[in-house]
Amino acid sequence: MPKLTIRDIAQLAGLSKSTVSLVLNNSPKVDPATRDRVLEVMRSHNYTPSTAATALAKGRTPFIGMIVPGLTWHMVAAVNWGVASVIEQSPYEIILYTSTNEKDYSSLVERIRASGLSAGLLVVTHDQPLDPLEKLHRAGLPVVLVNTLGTPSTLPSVQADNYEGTRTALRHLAELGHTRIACVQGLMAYECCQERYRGYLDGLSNAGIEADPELTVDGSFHPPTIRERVTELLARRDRPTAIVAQNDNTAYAVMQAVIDCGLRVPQDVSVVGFDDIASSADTHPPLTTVRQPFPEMGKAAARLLLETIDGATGDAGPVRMSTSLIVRESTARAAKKPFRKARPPAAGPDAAPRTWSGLGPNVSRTS
Amino acid sequence: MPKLTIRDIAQLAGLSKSTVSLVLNNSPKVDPATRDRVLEVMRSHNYTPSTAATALAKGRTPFIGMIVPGLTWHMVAAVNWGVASVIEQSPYEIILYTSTNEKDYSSLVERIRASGLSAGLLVVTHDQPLDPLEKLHRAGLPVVLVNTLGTPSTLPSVQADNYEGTRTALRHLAELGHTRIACVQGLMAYECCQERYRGYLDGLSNAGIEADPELTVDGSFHPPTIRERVTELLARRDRPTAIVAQNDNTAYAVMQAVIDCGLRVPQDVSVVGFDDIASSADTHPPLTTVRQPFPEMGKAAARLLLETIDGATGDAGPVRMSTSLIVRESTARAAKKPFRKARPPAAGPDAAPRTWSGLGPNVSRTS
DNA sequence: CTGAAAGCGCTTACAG
DNA sequence: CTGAAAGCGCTTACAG
Repeated sequence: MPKLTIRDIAQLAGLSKSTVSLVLNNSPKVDPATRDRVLEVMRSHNYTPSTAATALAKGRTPFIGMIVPGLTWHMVAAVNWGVASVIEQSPYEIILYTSTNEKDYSSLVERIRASGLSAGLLVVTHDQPLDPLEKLHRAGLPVVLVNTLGTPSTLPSVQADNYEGTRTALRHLAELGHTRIACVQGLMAYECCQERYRGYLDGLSNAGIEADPELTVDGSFHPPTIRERVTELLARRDRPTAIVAQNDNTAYAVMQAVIDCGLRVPQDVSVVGFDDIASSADTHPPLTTVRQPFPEMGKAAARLLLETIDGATGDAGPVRMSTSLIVRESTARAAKKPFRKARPPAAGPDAAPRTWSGLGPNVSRTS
Repeated sequence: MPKLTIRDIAQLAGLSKSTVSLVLNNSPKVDPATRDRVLEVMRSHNYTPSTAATALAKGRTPFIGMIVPGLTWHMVAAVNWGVASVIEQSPYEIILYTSTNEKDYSSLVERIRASGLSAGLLVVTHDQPLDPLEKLHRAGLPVVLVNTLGTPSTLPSVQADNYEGTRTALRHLAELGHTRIACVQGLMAYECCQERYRGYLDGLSNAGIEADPELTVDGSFHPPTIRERVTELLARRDRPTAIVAQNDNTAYAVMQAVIDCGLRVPQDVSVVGFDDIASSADTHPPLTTVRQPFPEMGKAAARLLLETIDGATGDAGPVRMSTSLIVRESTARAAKKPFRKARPPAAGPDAAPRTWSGLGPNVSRTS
């Protein structure tokens, strides 16, 4: 059976195409009785108007483009979940663009522009340059960023409140009696890391703790480096009793290093992460961390984009989403002195029972 | 500046729309010189034909739909990477549908059908019922499954060779001298788990090892259960020297349990996973596992779909993709007796230095 | 090899 | 409140 057209419906209802179209666009000019009749005919014949024809006639498309990085991130999935839940309530569908590498990035953006397929663009940022997007936006295509790295940009964007998040984590540690609190920095080229670091510094000072420069180390989000730095920190006589990491994966490496030094989390050293990716609930011990509200960030970005497409203006700077501190078991009251002695991490695979974590979702259904 | 139309190009080139259209569809009937001129005009004016108009006139759409589960899976990202790399070479774009819960599933499929937007459908399966898709397929819409759970279906699908993958893992263990090899089953309702189990059994028998029913335990992909079962296994006098798990996340729980019993991986017990998700390269010790070629599965599925859309027929049953055994450090030669004694896992957070893993990608760039 | 004409399925003034 | 007509930007026989 060939797909029904508006002409078929008109015929079946004994009306003109015009009227059917008015019903389709629920114009108030149509007689209610007529409208109901048309609606009934459509329903009973399972009619759906052709998207292509509608798009052509109306001169606008029912798609929003979404660019996601071609990587394996909890974040992308979580953001997408939020985006999808908003867009599925709208008349739009999502066209998925995966940016597999930075080189192709501007040609991807160009392709999107040229196709004219998208009424707006949602971009989950990565490391890529933002100027192609800014040009596009200036040319009139609404663009909204889910800006997890906090890359400075004039584009409307949604991002977590990195500063406040970290400050809250510091308050938590201070309340637990910690005064020697170290920070393992991520990549300070990223704005989000700078913000988190400012949150660390101000969190210390709010608690009346003087920052000790020796307790700030650069981990560059690189586990081996982090393990080294943390081992050095723990070898100090005035070693820290708490360590904040700039993301969860980093916090895992910190915990690893603590254990490798023969110390315990959280009895000897408390550890705090940032992100709250799925696995952090299942580590041993479960990680205390600052949750980025990824699904909500996706929702907010999608809503913002839809509003912009519908003609809203206000470029009121980035939308800051509140984080929340998820207190689990990697933080505890600061240990009393004297300290349990740290021992240098064992070398070689045979040196000691290797440590291990039960990381992973509680039920992992695949495969 | 308003978007250029085919009429503008025709005018600029001093030709009719018809000819320009023929160039667009690279008809051989056009004079080469003419064609080049038209192409040049298009290029210099940055012309791209309207997708909507083309779709309407041609009566077919340039989209393929992709349904992904709304979950946080390494798998989805990896499959998508493969799909994207194939589709971006084709004239199609991907419309992303996220199935957030099973209840809405058939209405989602119905929405896709009704919209008529997709020329074909790629489905990353989850737990959902497959009949709505089968109906759709019978109604003429090409559908291809990336069937990670191995759910039986008449639909064309791509899936890993679960049987052979596990058999290979068993050969690896046998070669290392293991004869007491346990299997922690996942959810046996899934075909993929049954296949893997058959691979385990046949792998044993190929190595001349008689299967000991006591060494098969049900873990249901549930870490707490798994830790319990493994602890019981290790308490046996004739405990296994190797354990195969039916996926990586499960293997993590197995390793956790081994360590908690005071034993070492791999010196006392070798552990093998299945999947090779990203984190498995960074566990301590790195996990030996059977890799599912997710990106390749995505590519194969995308290619299969494109071929089907282009009129290929052959429903030759599921495409089986070869797995590969990734040997890392969680497997080693079987220990000589006498065994190191297992001790029951310590209870309570203070009982012993808690174990930990450095899980996570080596560089974790977010955030 | 190129052009004029009709058509894809819808929308939108414009009449009535 | 409803209908006839023109148009959205392309394609596709059909002439020539």
